[in-house]
Amino acid sequence: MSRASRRLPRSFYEKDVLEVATKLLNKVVVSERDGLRLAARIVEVEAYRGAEDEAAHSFRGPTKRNATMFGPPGHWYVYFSYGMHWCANLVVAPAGTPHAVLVRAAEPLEGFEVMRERRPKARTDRDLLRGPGRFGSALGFTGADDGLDAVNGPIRVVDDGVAPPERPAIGPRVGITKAAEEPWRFWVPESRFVSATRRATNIRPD
DNA sequence: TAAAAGATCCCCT
DNA sequence: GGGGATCTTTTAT
Repeated sequence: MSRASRRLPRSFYEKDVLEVATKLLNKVVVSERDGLRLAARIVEVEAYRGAEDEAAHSFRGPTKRNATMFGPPGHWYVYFSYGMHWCANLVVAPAGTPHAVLVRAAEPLEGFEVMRERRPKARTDRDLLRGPGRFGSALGFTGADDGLDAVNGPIRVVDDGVAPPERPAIGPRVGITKAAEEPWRFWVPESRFVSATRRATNIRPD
């Protein structure tokens, strides 16, 4: 990244999950470990709203899997999906309020070689991180990363000066059956790195 | 103890 | 557009 970047403070994650989700758009995930530096810009997310959201893993209370969601904000909640993929969320709201934002797609910025090695099926760089399982794979997330601190840990979220879209595209979440009508998926409308194949149901009025 | 569902991806038609 | 891969977690018996 050519511009100066700064870490997001933990307070960034303490607001309403829908607001945090839209503000995470265009933020950058930076992973520095094993002597590798990877970076990717978040272009698509989904909000999961804890006890009020039947589609959230945390809806029925804490379990071994979802424990991180009940912890403090600004940490990675990583879970194993469909027997083969690792998906990564950012925990939102104070400890005890199990809200989270799933990262669904990102634009690769740094570490192309490593990402291509980890994603041999990707025909083009557009497909490296386009989808939550692909994002987890390209960035090297595994179950060992569940609970990692996204503020001070090896995989951080930073602001490199690119503002979130003024009017993010909004639509229903993907791959769920409960609360499937809630328009809690947000993406950067002009980005070609989004996984979205469905059109937006509306555009945010502010 | 068993069965079903699951915040997905990939290949085939 | 549809189905298989693959296995953990959750829910039902």
